[in-house]
Amino acid sequence: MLTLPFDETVMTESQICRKFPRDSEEQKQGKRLEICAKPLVSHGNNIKRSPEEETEQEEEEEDKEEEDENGMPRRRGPRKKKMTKVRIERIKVRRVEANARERGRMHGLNDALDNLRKVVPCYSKTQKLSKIETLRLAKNYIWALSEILRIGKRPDLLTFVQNLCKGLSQPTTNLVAGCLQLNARSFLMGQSGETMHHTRSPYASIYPPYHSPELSTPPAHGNVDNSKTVKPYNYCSAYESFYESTSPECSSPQFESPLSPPSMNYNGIFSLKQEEALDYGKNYNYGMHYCAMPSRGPLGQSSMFRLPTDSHFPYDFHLRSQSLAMQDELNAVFHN
DNA sequence: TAGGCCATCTGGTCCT
DNA sequence: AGGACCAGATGGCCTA
Repeated sequence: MLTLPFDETVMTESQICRKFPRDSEEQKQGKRLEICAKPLVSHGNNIKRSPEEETEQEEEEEDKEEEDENGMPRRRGPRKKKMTKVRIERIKVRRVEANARERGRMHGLNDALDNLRKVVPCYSKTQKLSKIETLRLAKNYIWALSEILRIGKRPDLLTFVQNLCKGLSQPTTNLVAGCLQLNARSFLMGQSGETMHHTRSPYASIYPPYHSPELSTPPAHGNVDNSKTVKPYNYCSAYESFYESTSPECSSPQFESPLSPPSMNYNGIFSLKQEEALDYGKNYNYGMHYCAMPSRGPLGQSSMFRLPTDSHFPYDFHLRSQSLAMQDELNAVFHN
């Protein structure tokens, strides 16, 4: 709906196109500006010549007038420039160009956010974290890595997850927790056989790609059967299985750790799906190579994980003998 | 249908 | 003057 005043002949630039409904995307930009500009050039009472006759030179002459719109001598304050056709055209072009620049600027910002998504835990092309969650997770991730450097040893997984998930939404918390569980499990498998490979990225040494045989087969192209790709296991069960005691975190169904945000829930309400190999390993060998994926909805909360009966899952997986090497690795990352 | 997230447009402000 | 940056407004899309 057009709400601009039609009876005002003289308008400042700031009055142009102030608020009007947006009827579509940029293709209609021109149309909108045209609609907005029409009354300014064709409904004036003070316009003595047709707009077509006006030129840039005439516009400049008008600017030199010494009387305001009421015929009174102009005394002070900024001059109000009449909106001639030339000026309107110029404004239109400037606005269109500014919109294009702004779009490009926002695209650049989004590209940077995408790059950030790739280097924080739980990167997935198919299920992107929201902008705000990406920023929060990145902040937590930086802080958690800084803590590792400061303390000089690998944290236990629970603490690490708690630190990562501070302030995150419940779905994102579940997603991150799911990612870290898988990779911690892989970490343990790597430890049991041989020492860690220090030539690898420090991120990979902390969260190496998950190579569970159960998940090693990439999903077929096309339809993905979640019932086959979901590999549930329960965080608390794993804890109890390893420590042969009841996890303090799991004593109540809705345990909330003192270190965790109020919404923190470690009962494993998430599901997992193997990402396509192409999404990983290309550029980000230090990232999360397997991600929690929803079985329903974007950040699914509908399936409960259960630990396979033969699995063991220790929270505390740090190796003191590796702390110095790990510090070197992390330093290398931060200084590259 | 409400709410979250997002892209885009827009005008204001600051800086060069 | 013009570009960068910012925040508010708006409407579309998606999901619970």
